[in-house]
Amino acid sequence: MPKKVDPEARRHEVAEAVFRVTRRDGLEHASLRNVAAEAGLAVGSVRHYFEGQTDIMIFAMRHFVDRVGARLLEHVRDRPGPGASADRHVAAFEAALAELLPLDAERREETEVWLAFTVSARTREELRPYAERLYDQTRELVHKVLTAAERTGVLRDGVDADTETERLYALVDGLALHSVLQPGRLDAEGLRAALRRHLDEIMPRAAGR
Amino acid sequence: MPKKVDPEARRHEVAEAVFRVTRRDGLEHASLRNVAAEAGLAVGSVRHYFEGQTDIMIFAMRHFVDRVGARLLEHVRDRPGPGASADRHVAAFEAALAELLPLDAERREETEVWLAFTVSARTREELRPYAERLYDQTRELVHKVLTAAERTGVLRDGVDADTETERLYALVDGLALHSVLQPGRLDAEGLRAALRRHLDEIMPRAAGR
DNA sequence: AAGAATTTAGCACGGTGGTGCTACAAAGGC
DNA sequence: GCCTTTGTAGCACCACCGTGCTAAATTCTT
Repeated sequence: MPKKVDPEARRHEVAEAVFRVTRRDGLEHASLRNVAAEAGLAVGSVRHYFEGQTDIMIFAMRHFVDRVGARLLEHVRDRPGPGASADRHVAAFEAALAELLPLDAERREETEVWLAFTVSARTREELRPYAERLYDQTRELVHKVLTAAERTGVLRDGVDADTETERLYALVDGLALHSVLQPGRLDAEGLRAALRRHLDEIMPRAAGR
Repeated sequence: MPKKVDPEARRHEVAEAVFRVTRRDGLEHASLRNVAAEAGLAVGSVRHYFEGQTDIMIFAMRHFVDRVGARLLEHVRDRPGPGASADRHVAAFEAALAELLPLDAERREETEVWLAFTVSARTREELRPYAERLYDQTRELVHKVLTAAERTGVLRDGVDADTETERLYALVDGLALHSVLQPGRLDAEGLRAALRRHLDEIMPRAAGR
């Protein structure tokens, strides 16, 4: 039995091809034929690893959600020790949230894919479970940051972590949305400034203004 | 010459059909055939009023942008007189911004269409000019609200209208995005709460907490 | 070497899409 | 009454899509 290829690796390659086509031409062009061409494979080959086109989409989105989720977990782990200064803690929180913004090429591409898939999931029920998982896990990160801030004592008095979660989460996704849809009007600097402004508001720093 | 029908009115009807199909099945299903069926017309009839399918999309999006723009202008007009109390001014600002949120069925439908079209415009250059106009005119509204707040003196000290524009705009669009994509997790009350919380922060009220 | 499982490749069908083109009905001007 | 303009309708063509199916190449096991 020729096990030259790792089936799961092949599927990942196909998923990556789906992402490239989606970024370049939109999700509606991610047909079996276009994806196969993008991956440098024959249509029949691609079909060997998937049940059908819908299966490809589901796999691609699940792969995406897993990947993003894993990356977010990483950045939650490495935070400063309990003895660190308040400003240092705030900086770590800012870094964790910045992970959700398209500040570099990689995360910009990721954001483009995220947008295409989550929006498509509104009218494609087979994708909705994954869109919901992505929503929940991202919200969870934001919530974790805010509760950690609360626990660390850097959250301003009268500011409640639970209440703030949706506001901060919406802000971050709104910034990501604007940056991806209007790259000429909102660059990385603008993103950083808006996020920093928001954090300055709810987590006042000593050194800051 | 039988001028039974007003051609522009017919085009508007077709555009409305495009919106309904888009909301229900997604923009990718807004084909000539589907749209004609949705409008209760024959394909040939629809084609009589448009150059082609692309023309339909362009017209629909332009129509949408114009309509939203007109509605926003209305709500900018009716603000309290210069003698009104500060809290009354803030309430008017909040009402203007609430116009951008999917708080009722009509604006929810509008938001769904907005999302489908603006996202699609990222990879469809013929739609991009209208997406940019929509972005600009909405941003303009947010900016107007903030400068008016600054002029009225209700903006907190140290808060700059220009700097705040992108943050508030992103927050509003982020809320709209979340509410439309995850209707089960963010309802109208949540939207209102987040917006109010933000305004409380940058435009502190006397009566409020 | 032989056989079997895996992988790659492609044909052909039915369905849907946009569009060029034609045919016909309706209605006002001469 | 006739003709021209405007609206309605539909056929036919080609392109693209997903998919059932078949066939061939590849490579490990025995």
